[in-house]
Amino acid sequence: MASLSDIAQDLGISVSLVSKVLNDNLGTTRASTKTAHAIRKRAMELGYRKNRSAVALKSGRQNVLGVFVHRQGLPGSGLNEHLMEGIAFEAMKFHQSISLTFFEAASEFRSSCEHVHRGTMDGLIVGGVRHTELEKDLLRLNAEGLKVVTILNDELHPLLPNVKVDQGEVARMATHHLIERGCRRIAQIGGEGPRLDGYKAALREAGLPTDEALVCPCNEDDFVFEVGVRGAEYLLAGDAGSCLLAGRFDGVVAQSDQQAVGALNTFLRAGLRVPDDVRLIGIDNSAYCEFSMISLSSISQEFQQRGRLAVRMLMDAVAGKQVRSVTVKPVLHVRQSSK
Amino acid sequence: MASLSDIAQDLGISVSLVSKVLNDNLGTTRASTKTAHAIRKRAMELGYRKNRSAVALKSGRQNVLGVFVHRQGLPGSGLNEHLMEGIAFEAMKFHQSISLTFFEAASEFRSSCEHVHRGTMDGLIVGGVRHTELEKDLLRLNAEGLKVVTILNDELHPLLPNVKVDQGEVARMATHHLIERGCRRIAQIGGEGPRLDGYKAALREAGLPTDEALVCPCNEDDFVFEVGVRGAEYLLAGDAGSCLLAGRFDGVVAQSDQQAVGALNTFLRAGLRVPDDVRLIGIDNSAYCEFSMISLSSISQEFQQRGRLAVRMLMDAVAGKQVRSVTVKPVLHVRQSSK
DNA sequence: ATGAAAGCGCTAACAA
DNA sequence: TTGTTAGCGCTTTCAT
Repeated sequence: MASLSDIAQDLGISVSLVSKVLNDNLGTTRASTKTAHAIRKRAMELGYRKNRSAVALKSGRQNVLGVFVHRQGLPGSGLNEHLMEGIAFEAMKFHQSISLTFFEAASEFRSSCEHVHRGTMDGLIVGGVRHTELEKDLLRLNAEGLKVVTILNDELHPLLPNVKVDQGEVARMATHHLIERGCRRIAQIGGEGPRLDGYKAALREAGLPTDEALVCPCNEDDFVFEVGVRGAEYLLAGDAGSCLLAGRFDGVVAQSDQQAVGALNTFLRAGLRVPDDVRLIGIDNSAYCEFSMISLSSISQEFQQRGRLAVRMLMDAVAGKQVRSVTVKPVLHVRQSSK
Repeated sequence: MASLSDIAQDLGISVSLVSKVLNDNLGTTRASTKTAHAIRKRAMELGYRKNRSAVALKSGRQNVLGVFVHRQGLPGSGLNEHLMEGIAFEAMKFHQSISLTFFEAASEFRSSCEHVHRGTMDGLIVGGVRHTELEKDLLRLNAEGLKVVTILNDELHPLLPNVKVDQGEVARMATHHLIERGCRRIAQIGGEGPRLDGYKAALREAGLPTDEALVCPCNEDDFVFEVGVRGAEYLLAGDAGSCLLAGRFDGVVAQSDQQAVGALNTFLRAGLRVPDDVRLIGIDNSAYCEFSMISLSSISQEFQQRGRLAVRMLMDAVAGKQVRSVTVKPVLHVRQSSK
C-alpha cells in the first residue's frame, strides 16, 4: 500500500503538497503544472489509494452507515432485498460502507443499539415495515449526536426523519384500481387502520357503498398466506356453499401478496375464475406475483427507491443540513388477476 | 465522544495506562486494582467507546469487508437475503462493517473492483450462483494482498478459497428423494453439467434406467419460471395430448423453484394431480415454495450458512492463516408436492 | 505499577 | 508555488 509520503519521498517534495494536488484542494493558490503532473503520474504508478481510516480519523467521521433492517415477516417478498439494493447503491456513491444488522424482536434491536455510537458510525438507517417501540432508543442515539433516518410506514418522531409510503394511499390505490376494472362489490382481507380507511375512501370517491360484510374479520394483524386462505374461506362461506358468487363479491383487496396468493389458491380450488368471477390485488409487488397460477396484480411500496432516499437524507443530516420526512408514492403493477 | 485522554485527564493518569486497562492488555505486569477500577468506572460514566478509525489506522486494518453479490437471476428466491443475513450476522461478531455492492454484468463487477483495495477493506467476499470470468480480477486483487473468499458453485482458482455446495449432489439428492417416494420414471427439466450427472447418478444408484426422452431439452440455461412451463409442456406433449400420463413419467426434478412452480401450474392446468400423478421437487427452497397451489418440496443451498462460513474463513485469511475451500451439504425440505 | 514517546496516514492552518 | 507543523485517537515499546 503506497502512501502519500511514498510519493512525496520519491519526488523529493512534501507530503502536504501531494495531498493537496491529489485532492484538488489547493485553496486559493495553485501548484505548478509540472509538479502536479509528476505527482499524479507517480500516484498512478504506485497504485496509490487513500487510506480510509486515516481520512476518517482526521475528519472525525467514520464513513460507515449503520443499517438496521427489521427482518420483515414476508420472506420471499424481496422487500429487504430491494431495500438493501437501494441502500447499497447509494452508499457506494457516497463512499460509505455499511454496518448491517438484521433484527426481529425489539430486544434484538435493543442489544444491537449497544454497539451503535459515533465512534463506530456516522448515522443510522432503520428500515422495516413495522415500527415497534424503537422510538426511545433511537431518540437517545439521536441525542448523542448520531443522525437517524427511518424507513417505516410512519414517522416515529419529528426528530427522526422518515421515508414513508402512505398506507392509506396504498389501499386506496389498490381499491381504486379494482373499481376502474369494473368491480362493484369489493371485499377486503385483513386490513385495519389506515389501510381500511384507504379502502373505504376509494369506495366513497366512486360513490359505492361500504358493506361491512365484505370486510373480512381478522384477529391476526399478520400478512401471511394463511390469513388470505381464511379470508377467502370466509367470503366463500358467506355464500352458503355456492361456488359461483358473482354478484356477492367481485373483487378482493388483500394486505400482502402472500395473503392474495392464499386467497387466489382458495378461490381457484373452489372453482371460481380469476379474474372473470373475482378480481384480486395484493400489496408489495413481490417476485412471486409472477409465479402464481394467475399472475397477481399488486402495489409496490418502492423499497429500493426509499433505501436510496434514506441514504441521501442521512448524508445530508450528517453534513449538518436540516432534513425532513418525505413520502414516496406507491406504484400499481397490473397483471392477470385484475385484468 | 469521550476519548481515552478524557478519561486519563479526569483521573490524572496517562493515556497508555487507560488503554491497557480497558483492553485487558497489560503484558506481563499488572495495574493496581484501584486504578483499574477507577478507569473502568470513569469510562462507563463518560460512555466511552473506542474510535474504530483510530484503531484501524493504528493496526493497519480497515475492519471493513467488501461484499460483492451477484444479483442472482432469481428474484423472490430469498437467496441473496439469506446470504446477506449470514454475512451480516457473522461480520457483526467480528466487528467488521460491510461494503456492499450488487452487480449483474461482469462489466459492473469490473468497475466495482476499481474501488477495492487495501486502503478500503481487508478482504472481499464474492457471492452468487453463477461465476463468470471474475477470476482474473480476483486474482489480481489477491496478489495485491487483499484476501478473497468466494461463495460460488465451484472454486475459481486454488488461491481463491470457496464455500461450495456441490451441484451434482443437489440434483442427486432431489432425484433420490423422488425415488424414495416411489417414483420410477423421473423427468428432469433444464439441467446440464453436474446437475444432469447427479440426476443420472441417483437413477443409476437405484438401478433405474435413464430415459433421454425424460430429459427436457433446454437451450436456455436459465432458472426462470417460463423454462418450467415449457419443460412441462414438452412432457405433456410427449404423450400426444392425453392428460393422464401415469406411466409415462411420475416425477420431475426442476433446476429451480421458479421452474418447478412453472411446471406445477402447467400440470395442474392440464388436469394432472400433484403429487398423486406426478411428484415434483425444485431447488433453492425459496419462500414461495409455501405459496404455490401445492406446496413445493425443494433442496436448499444453505446460503445463510455459507455466508457465515465465508466471513469466518475471510477473517482467518486476514489473520494470516491458511484457508481452504469447503463444501456445504445441501438440505432436503419435503412439502406436499412430493409427499 | 505507571508513564513517555513514537507513529499509523492524512489534512489544513499557517509560514515561507 | 511549496513546506512546516500539529494533531485526529489509539497502541505499544521501552523506560521509570
